Amino acid sequence: MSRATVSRVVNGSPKVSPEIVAVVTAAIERLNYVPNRAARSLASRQTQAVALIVPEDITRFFGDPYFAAVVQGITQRLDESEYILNLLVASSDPTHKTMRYLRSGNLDGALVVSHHTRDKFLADVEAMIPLVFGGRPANDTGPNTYYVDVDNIAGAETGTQHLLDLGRTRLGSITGPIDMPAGIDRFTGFQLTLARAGLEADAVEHADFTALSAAAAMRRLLERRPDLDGLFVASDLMATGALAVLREQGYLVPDDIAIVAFDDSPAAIGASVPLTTISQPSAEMGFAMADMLLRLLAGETDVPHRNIMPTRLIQRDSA
Amino acid sequence: MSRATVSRVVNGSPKVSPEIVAVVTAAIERLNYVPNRAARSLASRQTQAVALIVPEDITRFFGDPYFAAVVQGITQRLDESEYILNLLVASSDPTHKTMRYLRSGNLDGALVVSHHTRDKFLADVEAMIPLVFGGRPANDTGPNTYYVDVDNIAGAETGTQHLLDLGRTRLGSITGPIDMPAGIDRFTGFQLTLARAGLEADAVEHADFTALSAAAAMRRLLERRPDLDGLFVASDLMATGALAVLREQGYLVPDDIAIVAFDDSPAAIGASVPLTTISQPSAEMGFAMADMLLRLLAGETDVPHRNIMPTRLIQRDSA
DNA sequence: TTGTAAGCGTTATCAA
DNA sequence: TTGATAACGCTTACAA
Repeated sequence: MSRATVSRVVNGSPKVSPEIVAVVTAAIERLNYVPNRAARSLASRQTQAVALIVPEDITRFFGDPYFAAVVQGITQRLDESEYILNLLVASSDPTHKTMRYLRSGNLDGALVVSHHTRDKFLADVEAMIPLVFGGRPANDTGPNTYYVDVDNIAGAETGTQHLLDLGRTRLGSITGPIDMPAGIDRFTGFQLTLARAGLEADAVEHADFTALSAAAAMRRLLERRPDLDGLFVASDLMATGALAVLREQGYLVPDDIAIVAFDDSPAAIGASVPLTTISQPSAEMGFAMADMLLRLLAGETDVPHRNIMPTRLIQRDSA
Repeated sequence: MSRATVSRVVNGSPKVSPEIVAVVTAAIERLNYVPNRAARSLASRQTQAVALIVPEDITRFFGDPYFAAVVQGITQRLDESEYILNLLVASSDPTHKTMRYLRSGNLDGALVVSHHTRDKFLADVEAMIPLVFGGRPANDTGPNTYYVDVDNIAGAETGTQHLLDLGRTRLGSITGPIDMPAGIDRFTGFQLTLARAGLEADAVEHADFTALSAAAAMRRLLERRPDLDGLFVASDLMATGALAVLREQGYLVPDDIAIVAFDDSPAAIGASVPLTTISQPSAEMGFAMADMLLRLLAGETDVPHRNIMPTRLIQRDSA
């Protein structure tokens, strides 16, 4: 039997007689044969590997339960495929090594989460291999741009409106970083809603999606506006930071200050005051990202460029 | 110029004349040449890739800041090398795909974190490629077993003793899972210390290193022993879960119940009551793991099989 | 120090 | 449907 035939069996070619398939399969089983990936990649020009690019400090990445859910969704989809996942923790100034790896033809495609406007190296990557973003990319222009996201503006509007509906009138916000679309959009939703209500959106402090930065922001906010009665925070994790400061300063939540957060991650339930929050389907988003990439890799031509998933208000105790 | 010479330059062979090196380097730069990894692996029988095997639910893995620190240390060391990291999230029953990947010669070595006694597939992996464990492996027998750990027993003894020194006499413990060495050892340290003091170690509940499981354990404990005055919890994350229940039930920490935790992760500082905890150098441990593996891959023969790092008591507010 | 040439383990093309 | 045989892009003896 020629090795060409064996190769056909291994790759499930339809044009092999059933008997031969049986014999080869048995032999493979018996010999415990596993094809060498390097040889395979070399010959087929495919690697069966995709990367998860995280242009972020790893502590921050791991620290936010939102990412845990996204990665969970990604691995879940990938588990159904033959692709494996490479973790590339690349700061905004990716190491020489990372870029080399990206261009050494070692990846069929890549997923990007938590990217900032400053991450311009991603444009180069996009030119090399299919890329799918988690969250609208900072520069949503290219014809090769694919992403999964939620309507952050609408979500923030819903959250802010909920505060208004509760009768709160002195609203503030702790935003995400203004160099990330998710940070900007949620802030925009807050502003839009306040503008519609004829209110001033000036009780605002920026943070960077960490609990620590949010705590600092909360302190600054309280100093300027000790009479706040409502707060929209751009993520659950940040809300936990804000909550800690509020308790420390004797504010009661939701009595004194009502809080609406964003994500509906485990942090929302685990918070000292269970958080009313805008839910986004994080795991499903990860799943959808991987699915989109896989379709691209399969050569499908009708893959939609964006997949905007729904958000909804989850009411708990904080507002 | 022959391609052999180019290969030598690329691989930094010492036996190439400086002028040629210069010329080739310049050409590489100009042409933006990056060697093809697959071809390289095929010829050299090396992949320059190592895996991080996580035999754990991904949510749990991401949820614990301890792992964030370990991974941070790992990537930090790997960044100095030419190796890249593959993330293999393999439950205790690894998928066929995962095992295939492991045996397809695609990895030069692997790092393992958070493993349980039930993860017997790791023995097979260890027979194939160098393996370094984060935490003493469940079956520390093989001549190929390498790991980085802290002395969990001693750490737990220090923590428990601190509670005793505070004058607390009705001590309880929320342990880690008893199918993980870290869970077992910290529990042992607690028992040993109590035995030395002539105290009964029966106010104990097992949990699984998550905040949620610890909250449940705390409830069970309080039901049985409402008069507890000291608590040793096997991780910071679990302590936050316990803290929530204690507050909910009106206990004051540390007044009513003093708590000593373990890890000294960001969760310790961020807790509603900053935690007195046993610090372990998590990031350094990750760094040491990667370093150990790299030395093994470099063919060093005198690599010590175990690297036990120090713990120390960090006093904050909870005890 | 440099070049020649033989692999490395597959897939893919082309005949048969 | 099957089998030769040529790539795939690099490393590495071995020669020169």
